[in-house]
Amino acid sequence: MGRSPYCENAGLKKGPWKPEEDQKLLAYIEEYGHGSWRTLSAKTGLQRCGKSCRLRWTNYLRPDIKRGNFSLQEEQTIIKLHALLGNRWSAIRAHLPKRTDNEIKNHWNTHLKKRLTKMGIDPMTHKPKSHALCPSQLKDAANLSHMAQWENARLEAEARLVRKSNLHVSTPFQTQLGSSAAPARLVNKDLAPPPPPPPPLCLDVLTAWQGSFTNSTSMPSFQYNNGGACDETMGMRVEDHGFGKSNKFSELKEIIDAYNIGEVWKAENANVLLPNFMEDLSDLLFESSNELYGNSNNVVGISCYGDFEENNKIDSHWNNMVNLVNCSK
DNA sequence: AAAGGGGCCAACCGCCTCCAC
DNA sequence: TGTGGAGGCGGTTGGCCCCTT
Repeated sequence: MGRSPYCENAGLKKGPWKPEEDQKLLAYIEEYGHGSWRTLSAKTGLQRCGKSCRLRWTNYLRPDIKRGNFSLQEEQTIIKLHALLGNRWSAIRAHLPKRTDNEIKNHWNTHLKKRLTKMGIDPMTHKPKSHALCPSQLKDAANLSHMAQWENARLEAEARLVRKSNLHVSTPFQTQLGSSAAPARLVNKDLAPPPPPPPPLCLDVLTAWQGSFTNSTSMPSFQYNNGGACDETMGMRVEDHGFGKSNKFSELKEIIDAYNIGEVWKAENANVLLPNFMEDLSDLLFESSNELYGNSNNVVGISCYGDFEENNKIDSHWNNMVNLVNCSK
């Protein structure tokens, strides 16, 4: 297939946006939302291609963007997630909802990568460059590998959920970026106003890492929680967003039992089993939410919880590393 | 004061996936 | 089932700004 050039009409403008162009784009999106970016660029009278308009909106004009310096916590999050996910900026962005992937990528390339290098840490592997790994580091590496598998499975499941949902609607100033890493096709301004944006699905690898690990082979265990109260046990809990009222609850228990998820985590073929598990789980959650609330994807979620005090000990490798990096600023 | 160099970041490029037809 | 359009994503670039000499 022949590639279409970025801006196929030679007459289209490139380069930095002028304030009046921003105003035109903003005014249009405030009134109509954004549907087809190509159509939008034509309707606004902007001599810009649709792709350029989309980029300007998502990276700069969106009102929910946090600009300026990255906080310590944000930097720690980026470093940890980069260790888990690599250069998957959109996935990392999902954990820093007010930042754009471009901004995170720039910050990594211009600041964090150099800081790690200075510290003698390979920014790609997140391991010390000149030292053999000690046993505890090997354990951490094993954890990271499993967590990465889990996060990949989670992202795929999220994407599947969004794809299956027909909730492809946005209002002005509402985009897909804040709620999920999954793609979303937008928009029809003539439809009724959509419900508030869904809370992010949170089978959250970062929170799990911070809050739920006790040793190198323990995967946070799933709990069937039918009522909502959170006990002191470490693990993950399928949140009751009405799930307990659904007759799908017994099916959920069956799925979790069938996969014996606590053991799957340790299995050699976890990379195969986990995505299958997530697929079955997301299918069930999707069906359940439809059953209870009609066609909507904002009512189911998976959350994690744990004994944070105890688990703070676990994180020592990463915390030490991050602290070192911060001290070297 | 001017020139050179490096850092930063907004924007672009090209590849990929998804989806409608 | 194949094709093409549209949007998403990650890598790269180019120009502005600041610092140093």
